[in-house]
Amino acid sequence: MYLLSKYMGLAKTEIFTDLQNEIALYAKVFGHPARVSILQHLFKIDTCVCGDLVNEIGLAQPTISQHLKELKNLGLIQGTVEGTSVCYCIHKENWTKMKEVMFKFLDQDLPKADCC
Amino acid sequence: MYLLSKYMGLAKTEIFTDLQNEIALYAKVFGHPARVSILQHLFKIDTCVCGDLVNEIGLAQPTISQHLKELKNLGLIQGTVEGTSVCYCIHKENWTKMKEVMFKFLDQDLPKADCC
DNA sequence: GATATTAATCGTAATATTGCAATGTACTTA
DNA sequence: TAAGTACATTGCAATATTACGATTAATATC
Repeated sequence: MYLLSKYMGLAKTEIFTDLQNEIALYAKVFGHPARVSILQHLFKIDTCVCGDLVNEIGLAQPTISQHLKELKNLGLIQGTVEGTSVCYCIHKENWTKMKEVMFKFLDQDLPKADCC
Repeated sequence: MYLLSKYMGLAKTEIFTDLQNEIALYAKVFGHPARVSILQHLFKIDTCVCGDLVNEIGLAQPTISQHLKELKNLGLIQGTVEGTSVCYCIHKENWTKMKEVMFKFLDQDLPKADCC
């Protein structure tokens, strides 16, 4: 009968805690290898990257632009216009905040006993 | 013209490194609050959970079952049949392996300089 | 064996994500 | 001002994900 069809394909975020949704949002943005690649590159070059991300990663310019937008929306990177190009780098403060949230989630104490 | 339409909506995993794809796979499974919630519950009760996950989280039984399957497919949890119910717990060894991979990614050294 | 309980699977509907061509916008330079 | 460069946005096609009703499978209990 599908009375609740308005929800299908859409996460029911309202039944979860803010923290659970926050963790999921961060994780989701890391859930694509292109975004992982972009972030690794930003860490590797240890400064802003201006323009060469499209060459670095083998995806079309609009695709890269879209991935950058998602990272920027979450606040994990920042971009500044530099002439005709845009320079991107890790948003250090927000990255650290994200790291604390994710570490706390990933680093919980494992159960002592072998239960099953 | 969309000659490469076979790729659309599908991540082009082949152009990324194994590590990038591995990080993305782990992150993706954490990218839904229901799975975050399931894992938090497994950590919290500090032993196996047998059966009450559907009551604990407000989603239908097939939905929970599906999320559990994804966690199991990645090896992060394990389940053993116990009568008519199934008991789940964190797969400690695999969780630790995952943690190492994710920590290495999240904990990279931030650039010293404020670049942009 | 019949019935109840629990969880997995199937089928399906709806939304989300991915990717890129085409286009738009902003700035630079000739 | 015209042309070029770099990036964002739009539009759209294809696949992926989420959710749940219905059903199935397996075990337990009567």
